[in-house]
Amino acid sequence: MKQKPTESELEIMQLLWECGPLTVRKLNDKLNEIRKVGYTTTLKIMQIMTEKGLLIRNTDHRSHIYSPTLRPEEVQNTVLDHVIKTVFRGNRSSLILQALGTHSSSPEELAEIKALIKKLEEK
Amino acid sequence: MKQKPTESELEIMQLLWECGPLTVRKLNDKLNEIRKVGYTTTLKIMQIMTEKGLLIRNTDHRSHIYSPTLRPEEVQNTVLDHVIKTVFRGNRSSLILQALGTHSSSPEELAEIKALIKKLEEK
DNA sequence: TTGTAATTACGAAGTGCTTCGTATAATTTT
DNA sequence: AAAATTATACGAAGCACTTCGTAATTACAA
Repeated sequence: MKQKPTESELEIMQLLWECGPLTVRKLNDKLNEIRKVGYTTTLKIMQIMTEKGLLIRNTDHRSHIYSPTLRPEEVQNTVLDHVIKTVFRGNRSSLILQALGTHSSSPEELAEIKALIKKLEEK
Repeated sequence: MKQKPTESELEIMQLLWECGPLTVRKLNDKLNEIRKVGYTTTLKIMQIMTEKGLLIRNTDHRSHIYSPTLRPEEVQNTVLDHVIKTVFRGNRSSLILQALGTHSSSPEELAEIKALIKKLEEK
């Protein structure tokens, strides 16, 4: 995964990750629960995503069934790396501190993070 | 700060944050240490940024002097919020864990983060 | 003052993404 | 089998951002 996906592409990936493989019709229905989009618009973007290798599709039947080729964490990492590089001048811990500090975190979140740090320190 | 800045806009803000207020000429010189850009390209973008309210300029003299209207943390937060919402489905701690876990962090970074967590827990 | 250099202003082309209309093909219904 | 429905494919327009050429303006120097 080199290139970070566009907003629309991300939106589609999210739905596929959540719902599993879908036809354009089904995906567009889901999408329209969130915002108004035309069917052929969704179709077009999914076709382009397929060209780019972001999706694969099963064309055995008339209605093609699309699946994402990437896992959420892969895309999340690509985006994170990009943000760290462009917005935080390459300083990853600066991003983490910002994310931690700005909003108030719940005790559960903090505990979770502490646990991970402990794990990392043990290596 | 509602709208997240474009890549070019961010690049210019970064330089202004780093160097302080600059003329288009000076900023474009700095920019060209990184990548090739034409003078009028930089000018145009800075003019648009001024229209958008991302920069202000002092026009007392012929060469206008541009300053950012936002502080780095403000823009960083805007971008972070956007990423959390679109890429991490609103789950902030998921972003933090991802940023922490994927790359190996130095002991100094971990210490820094632990210190912040302690601070947050005390409240 | 006239000419040269530097600056801003403006317009328009280029690019990538999004959006949609329409054509074509496959399937289902009557 | 004909008509209606549903799907894909394709082309083009619209939009935002980027890029640059050129004109107009200002400052400075000969």
